Amino acid sequence: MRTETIENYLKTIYRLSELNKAVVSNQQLAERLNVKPATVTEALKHLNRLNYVHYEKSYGTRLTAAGSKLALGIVRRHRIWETYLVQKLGFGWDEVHEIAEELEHIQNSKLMARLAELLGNPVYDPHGEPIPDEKGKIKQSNFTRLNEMPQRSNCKVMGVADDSPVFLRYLQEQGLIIGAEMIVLKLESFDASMTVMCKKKQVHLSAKVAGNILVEMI
Amino acid sequence: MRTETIENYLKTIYRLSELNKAVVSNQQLAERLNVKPATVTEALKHLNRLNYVHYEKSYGTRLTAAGSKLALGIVRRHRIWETYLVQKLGFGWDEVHEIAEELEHIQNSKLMARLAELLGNPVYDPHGEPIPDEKGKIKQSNFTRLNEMPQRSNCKVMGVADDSPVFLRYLQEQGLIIGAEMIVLKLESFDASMTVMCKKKQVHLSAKVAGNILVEMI
DNA sequence: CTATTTTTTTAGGTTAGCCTAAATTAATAA
DNA sequence: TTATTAATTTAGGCTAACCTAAAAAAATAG
Ligand SMILES: [Mn+2]
Ligand SMILES: [Mn+2]
Ligand SMILES: [Mn+2]
Ligand SMILES: [Mn+2]
Repeated sequence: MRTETIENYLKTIYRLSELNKAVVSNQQLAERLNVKPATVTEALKHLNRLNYVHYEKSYGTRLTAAGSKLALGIVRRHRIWETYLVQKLGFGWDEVHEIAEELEHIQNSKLMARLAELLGNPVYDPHGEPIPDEKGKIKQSNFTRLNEMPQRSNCKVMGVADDSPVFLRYLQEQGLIIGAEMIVLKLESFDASMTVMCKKKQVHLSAKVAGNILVEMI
Repeated sequence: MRTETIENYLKTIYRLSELNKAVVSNQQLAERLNVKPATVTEALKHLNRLNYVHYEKSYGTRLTAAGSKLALGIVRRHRIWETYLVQKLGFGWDEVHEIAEELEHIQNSKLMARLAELLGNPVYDPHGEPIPDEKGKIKQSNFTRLNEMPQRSNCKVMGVADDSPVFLRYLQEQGLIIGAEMIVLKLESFDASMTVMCKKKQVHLSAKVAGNILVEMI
């Protein structure tokens, strides 16, 4: 009644509706879940019968209260595991997502409580994403994308908007890990790239890279 | 091609054939896996097609080399997780089997290597069961069942032959945890029960209990 | 060595998840 | 507003895992 497939749908619907705070389309789901649109239609009817989503034919889907609760639980487990793997088992921030994708489905509240406790009940995961608390409450952060920061501003890396391993490894090579502080030296109006100074090293960042780094003014 | 169901079959076939060093019957499998015999027959045909088992109709089943290798991997993961949960996350030895039943299916060699390393590459799990190494090799132990120990013998608890939570909790209450040392005070020939002295406390054990405690002479 | 009991297999059915191809519906451009 | 394109749904099919009931085979008892 609550399979891994269902959990992956719920989590994905949650993540997509967070993103654009709207109803989720079948196409988006099909893409993220690596299945065909026809499969999504079928699955949504099923989730609707289980009262996990409101599915309106040819319009879109959103989570019910019950579905939302489940989704937040999955997201919590995913992010706690990622944090645990990085902080306690020495994994790199580019390696943990895939493993957490499986670990998130393990249902054991004592286990999650132990892990969270050991980590000091963290509020952010290794990519700067907020970790819902046991009740599903999320700390709302308002980080800025680095490409929107003005020249000469001081800021600190708080997270990333893209957590693909390639991007994460690239950032790490540049020293742009979570907590790194920097100053924006120069903005290139031509291609919207920028040069920042981080740990006494100048780094040149493309618009795409800067747009996927979340920072906070310091 | 290697689902959780298949993994549970392989592990169960392995465990049962270890037990009586013979071919495994459908009935035994059905009982352990909580499915009907007809389901087992079907599954075994499938495992046979995958070359994980040699299945001889109406006779019995044993693992192939490939199946054995997979089974040992699952058993290794199961026991490493159990050890980890007890040693690093403070779980009781009666609580970990159920969780490990799910964790054992997570495939990530780096994760398992990290856990094993952190635990000092343990050879026994919290119930005294041997942990196969990365190559599937198992340390052969020759523990004795406590009920076979003579009067006045000194021994140390090395494991249990039954790892049901009720039994484990009962042992813990009596202080008969792994590593506990004791001396056999008295054997009751009438009901084969015995009295042992453990940590300066006399404990009376039924034949059933003593028969499920694995010890080593000291 | 037969009769009975137990075990295993076969036959036929169900559901979740996946697919492709065709039909329908919605969105966009002319 | 119609024509075209894009998204969604329907129809029809497949496999893995489960089931029950009946048939067949093997084991056991008399
Ligand atoms: Mn992740
Ligand atoms: Mn997942
Ligand atoms: Mn176990
Ligand atoms: Mn299992």
